[in-house]
Amino acid sequence: MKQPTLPHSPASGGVVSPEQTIHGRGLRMTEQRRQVYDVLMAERDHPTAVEVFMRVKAKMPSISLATVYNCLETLTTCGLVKLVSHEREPSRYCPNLQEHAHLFCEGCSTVMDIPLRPRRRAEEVWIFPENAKVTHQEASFRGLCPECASRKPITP
Amino acid sequence: MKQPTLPHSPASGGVVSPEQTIHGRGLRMTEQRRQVYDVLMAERDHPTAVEVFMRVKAKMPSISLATVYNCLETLTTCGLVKLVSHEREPSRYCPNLQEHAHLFCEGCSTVMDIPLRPRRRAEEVWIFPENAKVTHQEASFRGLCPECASRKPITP
DNA sequence: TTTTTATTTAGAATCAGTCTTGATAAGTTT
DNA sequence: AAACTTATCAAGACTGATTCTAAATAAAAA
Repeated sequence: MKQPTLPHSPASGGVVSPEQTIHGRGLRMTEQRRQVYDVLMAERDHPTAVEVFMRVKAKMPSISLATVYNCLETLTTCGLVKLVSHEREPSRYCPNLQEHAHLFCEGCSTVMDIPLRPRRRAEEVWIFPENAKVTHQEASFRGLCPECASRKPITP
Repeated sequence: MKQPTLPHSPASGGVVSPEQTIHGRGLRMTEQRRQVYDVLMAERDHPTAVEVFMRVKAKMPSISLATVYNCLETLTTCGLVKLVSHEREPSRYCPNLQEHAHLFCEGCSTVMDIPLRPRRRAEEVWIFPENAKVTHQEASFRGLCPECASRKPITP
């Protein structure tokens, strides 16, 4: 019944601020990291590093792309955001810390979260060899989001 | 109960040769494509394009890396091999056409196939939005393969 | 055989991401 | 607060996987 305690989950005994999480690693919540974090929390979508860069640059014109990459890396290793990769496309970043999968829509190129059913585990679907130790998992689906699926019927 | 008919599955009514599959698309089974295909079927592991290149080059020294990329692309779109991607690592290619996931071992960097439990469906575990149309799914796990997991206990 | 179409090759180009280096800035210690 | 230590940033160079381009070759079709 053990569940990894998420930085912001109620189960962790109250709200843990991103500052606390970052400080816990001996790092600082700098202005740049704060902006990158805020931008992700504000939209709750799945932007690429360049998209994050553009959004942050609007508020902080001096920031560099390299810094955005650094901030995203820091936030990811602190567990404050999730890295989402799909085939050869640029990585995306996701503020949803719940366990979930992603649907990559071939129609509009958006990424949507696919939540896990309550008390189901992704591992139920596969047969793992005895002793294998799984530390991370990622499930992704390609197809059409509801809007594109209903729009799609290619009217000839 | 509909299952996509795999090129080599018994369900497709007998063995379908890779030649037939390729011809079906108006393409040719060239010497290069044959070598790339054979190399994948021979080892049944998960080589990168460069690894395939090296293996093929041993038998056909004139082949170029670009051609290997082209052949792998052709074989992949014909459904004769599967493309496997994991985070930012180079793509790998997999000759196993059964539906399955992959475990990327952090100990020895190998990739192992994780078979699906019989008659398990993704929908049992995740909540898909109404109308979303899923055409592909891919799951990947990171962790330790059985050998590395039992060897690992870091003896200090 | 001529024409068309597919394929290969080598190398240039692309693109996401990483690394390097020299400034800045924040904390710490004295 | 001055001196020191460490973290962070920015700009640009660099890397590495992959894709593109253009010319050469080969196979199929006419």
